[in-house]
Amino acid sequence: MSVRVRFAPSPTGYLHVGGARTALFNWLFARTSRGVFILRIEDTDLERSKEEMTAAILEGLRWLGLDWDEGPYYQSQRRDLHRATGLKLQASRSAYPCFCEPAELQRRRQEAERLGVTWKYERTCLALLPEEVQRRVAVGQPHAFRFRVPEGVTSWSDRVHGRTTFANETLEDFILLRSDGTPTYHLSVVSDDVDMKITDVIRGDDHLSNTPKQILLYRALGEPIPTFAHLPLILGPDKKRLSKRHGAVAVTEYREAGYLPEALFNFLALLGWSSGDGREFLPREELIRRFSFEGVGKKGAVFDEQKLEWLNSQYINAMPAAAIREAIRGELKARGLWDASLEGERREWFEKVLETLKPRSRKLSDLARDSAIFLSDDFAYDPGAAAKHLGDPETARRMVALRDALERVEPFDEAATEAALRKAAAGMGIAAAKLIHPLRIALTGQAVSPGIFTVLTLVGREGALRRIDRLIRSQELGR
RNA sequence: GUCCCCAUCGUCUAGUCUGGCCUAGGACGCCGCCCUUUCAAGGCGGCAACACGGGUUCAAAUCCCGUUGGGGACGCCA
Repeated sequence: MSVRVRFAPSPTGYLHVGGARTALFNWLFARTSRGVFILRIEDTDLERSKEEMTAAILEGLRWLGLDWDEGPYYQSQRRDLHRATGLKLQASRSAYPCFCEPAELQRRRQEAERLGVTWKYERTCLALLPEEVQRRVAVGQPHAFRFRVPEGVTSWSDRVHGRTTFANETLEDFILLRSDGTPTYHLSVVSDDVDMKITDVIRGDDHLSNTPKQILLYRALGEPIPTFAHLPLILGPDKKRLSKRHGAVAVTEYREAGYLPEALFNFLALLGWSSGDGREFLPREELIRRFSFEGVGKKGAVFDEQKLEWLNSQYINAMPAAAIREAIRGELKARGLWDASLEGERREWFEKVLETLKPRSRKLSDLARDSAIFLSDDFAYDPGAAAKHLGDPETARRMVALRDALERVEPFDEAATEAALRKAAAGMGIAAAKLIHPLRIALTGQAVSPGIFTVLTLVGREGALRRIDRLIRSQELGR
């Protein structure tokens, strides 16, 4: 039987990393087993579901490359099916009407909580005589339908946790259909999973305690029970379930922060799963080849952004310059640094700029920021850098000498400019560093940069002279 | 409170099923060294963990029991 899995988010918020990881494992399992990955939007909570959230979730999935084979199906449009399933359960006497007032039930629940005792629905309405039930229905008394939990134990072999068992007596007769006739979560999920012929339910640990109820529903319906796999949750640094309190959780926030989808994908896969051989840099194809539930751990995993950042830097380093250019184009435009020539006559030059910036960038935003000094003369001198390397009163005079040397050097390449600078330093009887550091500030405004001779040649002779002149002027003015 | 799940470096983990090869391996981060004009990248090295207590066994990170700690779920939400 071919594998069919689903990702079933509620559109009550953006796609967060926890949901993304659940989707990712479903996707990986579908792809490794040549199965079908289905997307189902569980939008039956009209109060909280928002259409724009559905759009945001789809966008997040697409960005991560988690393409689905079927759907999106909308659970709210499948209510008739859910109700029909509920009817079946009534017919087989697995469900019974409950006339209890929600407010009254809530009161009793709260009372029990106050006393610190456990409370579960005491089956008041199950004890009702058939005639009494008929009478109440006839007079139109509102009623929900509850599932009649059978005696015994419910257990299954979880793909992650192994044999897991619940005593049915710890379960209460949960509601299947509300008094307004609408189906509840358990009924909808099981109806849909049955209808969609889902073979493997892969979801978060937080659904562990829902599983026995759902298994009971499959049994009552006489339907085959899928295999379950409950993934441990993603935790914040305080070891509690990752949430907004911990900072960025929406995948789109990571996109905005300069992360590559490939890196987040790889990172999320590694959170709770291990290939076993210690490799960490595992691109999508490699993940598909290696994924198996064998490698999934049982323990919740703390989301470590530093490791994500490291992985991101690995992906940036492996990325061709042209692809990086495309990826940061938007941000360059936003900074007013984009020019069509960057993919025209200056294309090769710009790719070289990006190549030099690559190894010292951890996020795309670093690239966009650091390429600024190559795209514009308009930058300020970092005060710390100036304090460190421009204090010497001889600086202006030395820069004049360096300027002259650079004006004449031929060709204007890394080797020749370096030789010229070293010769100029030797001529003045000073260490090359005395020229290099001020030159770096002249060219970049910073105390740190890529190799200075690389910067020099990328900025070009004309640009370099202009920037050195500017430094000399600022030095003389400061006197 | 009840039920369920979990427990190896700060973090992600390998090893646990099928006890011995574990003096517990790798990765991120951190520290140091090399390279070097700075910062990265890269290379080399260092610090750092089997929660605790019993048991089984010739032998326990590994099997069993308990304790402690952490998490999740307990809706006419999904």
